[in-house]
Amino acid sequence: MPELPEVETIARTLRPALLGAEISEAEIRWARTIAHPSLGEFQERIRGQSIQEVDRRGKFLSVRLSDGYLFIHLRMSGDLVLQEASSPPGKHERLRWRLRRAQAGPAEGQALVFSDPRKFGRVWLTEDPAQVVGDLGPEPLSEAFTVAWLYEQLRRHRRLLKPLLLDQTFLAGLGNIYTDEALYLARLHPATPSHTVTREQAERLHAAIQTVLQEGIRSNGASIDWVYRGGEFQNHFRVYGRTGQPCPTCGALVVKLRLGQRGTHFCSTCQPLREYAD
DNA sequence: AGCATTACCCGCACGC
DNA sequence: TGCGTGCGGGTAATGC
Repeated sequence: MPELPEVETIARTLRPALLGAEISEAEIRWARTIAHPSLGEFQERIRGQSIQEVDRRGKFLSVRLSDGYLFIHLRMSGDLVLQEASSPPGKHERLRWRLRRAQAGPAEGQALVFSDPRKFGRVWLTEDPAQVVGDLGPEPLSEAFTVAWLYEQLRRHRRLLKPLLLDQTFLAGLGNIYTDEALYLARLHPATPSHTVTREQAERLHAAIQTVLQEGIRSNGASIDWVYRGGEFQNHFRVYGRTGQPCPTCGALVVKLRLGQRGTHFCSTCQPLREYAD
């Protein structure tokens, strides 16, 4: 369920309990969860490492360890929660890290549990972050993401806006929900060819991307389908998942089409394919 | 050659 | 019961 705001929320929630804790053991229940290195090496190398930092890069949760980095990608249905180390494994539990502290602290007797019904989520352990996140585009909430950069990049590519914004090597962190929401706020049709975007449109898109991501973070992310994690941004969707319901701006019905294999929601009145000067 | 696009795939749960 | 759908992205094939 995680896009940038959801992963950000998870990182913020877990950070206090994880910082300073030591990973005493990794218990792997679904082997393919480990993307790198091999199973045995993963278990061997993570044992005894302490957690120095809990952060996010794009949709990856990044955990800096005393020796290396742990990257976790939740893909479609993954979730991370702290549980009692002695708790029985849930139906979809894939990986469990037992935690330990030198002195009694928030993580005492706890375990970090990765559950994932669809088994798409993956975990990496590496000394070189670039090996995992090296190809990601800029962070949309960082200073590197400027109107000038976005405008230039949109003009240089020749792709439809929606698939381009979903491309993590273009920009890191946007997923299907926030892309639809951002294009709506920017009043841009999802199938607009990127190189036809004007400077003014790029300005709107830049602002819209930052707005929807900040809204999502402020709402602690979105909880949709059968995965509920406390976020409530799903109650503020303007177009995503609102096919056939009125557009909040003009009242026309939200329509849905398929773009780049993804369901795409928008208002054909507010987001015309071409913008006519009048 | 080098992009970009498309199709397909991967487990599972859910709604209709 | 069966079928379509999906908060993601990797790969392979195809198109420009």
